[in-house]
Amino acid sequence: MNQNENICQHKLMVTRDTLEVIQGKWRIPIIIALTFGDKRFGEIQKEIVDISPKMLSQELKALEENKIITRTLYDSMPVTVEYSLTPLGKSMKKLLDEILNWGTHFRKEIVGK
Amino acid sequence: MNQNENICQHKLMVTRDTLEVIQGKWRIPIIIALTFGDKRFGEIQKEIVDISPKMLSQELKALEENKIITRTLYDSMPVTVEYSLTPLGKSMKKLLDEILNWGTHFRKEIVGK
DNA sequence: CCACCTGCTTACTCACAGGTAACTACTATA
DNA sequence: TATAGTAGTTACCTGTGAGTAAGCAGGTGG
Repeated sequence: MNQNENICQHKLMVTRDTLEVIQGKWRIPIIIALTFGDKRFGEIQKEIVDISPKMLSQELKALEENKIITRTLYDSMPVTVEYSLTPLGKSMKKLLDEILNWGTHFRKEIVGK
Repeated sequence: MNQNENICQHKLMVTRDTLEVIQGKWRIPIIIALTFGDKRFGEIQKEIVDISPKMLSQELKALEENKIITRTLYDSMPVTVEYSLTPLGKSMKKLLDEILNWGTHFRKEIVGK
């Protein structure tokens, strides 16, 4: 019982860490888009239909600060910027898969009925 | 390429479904607390230290509406109310595990350094 | 010299998530 | 009569997540 409480407290702490990184409407979608390969600003914006340049820029910065993605500037013409997942970002694959799995299950159970 | 885009669009749609259910600071913590067994209002509040009764009440209602938990009232004295996970709620176990796994990994990589 | 492309930034606005504090309803027990 | 325990509710406030619209910087093509 006391054991269980400690385990629960620990889980809640670790959960807060994860949630701080993935909170919000846009971060998970952005990460998913990048699992399909490196992408430029405009490409991500095209893929995530409803996102505004402001939100995209803001969330990309946050993800970079959390070491989930990297930003690489190429001095081609016109200048292009490529975003890609870091190893830490790639380590979210299983988590993303489970979000998708559960979302699919949820659709069948609720949205589908 | 076109194939990839369609897959990406589909993933983004399913992701939005999941995110709508688990968004916010409190829902995942509440669900985790309930994976340790059915709990009363006061017990959840004690476990999730910082949550106010207002937020707890509000989020429990939302989770009930999404069929993730059930609310059972016992006319004991004083009246007690027990919350428990539905099968749909229990089906989130793998997702929760991955949140914990990744959170632990993240701590080691970032918070730990 | 003007429009157009990429990748943003800035200003303004609003809704809502979330926090605080006090209060309610019901019952039992002292 | 009053205190305590359960499970909330209500009113009020604030910060910030997010949307809209417009502009900027640096270079290219016509």
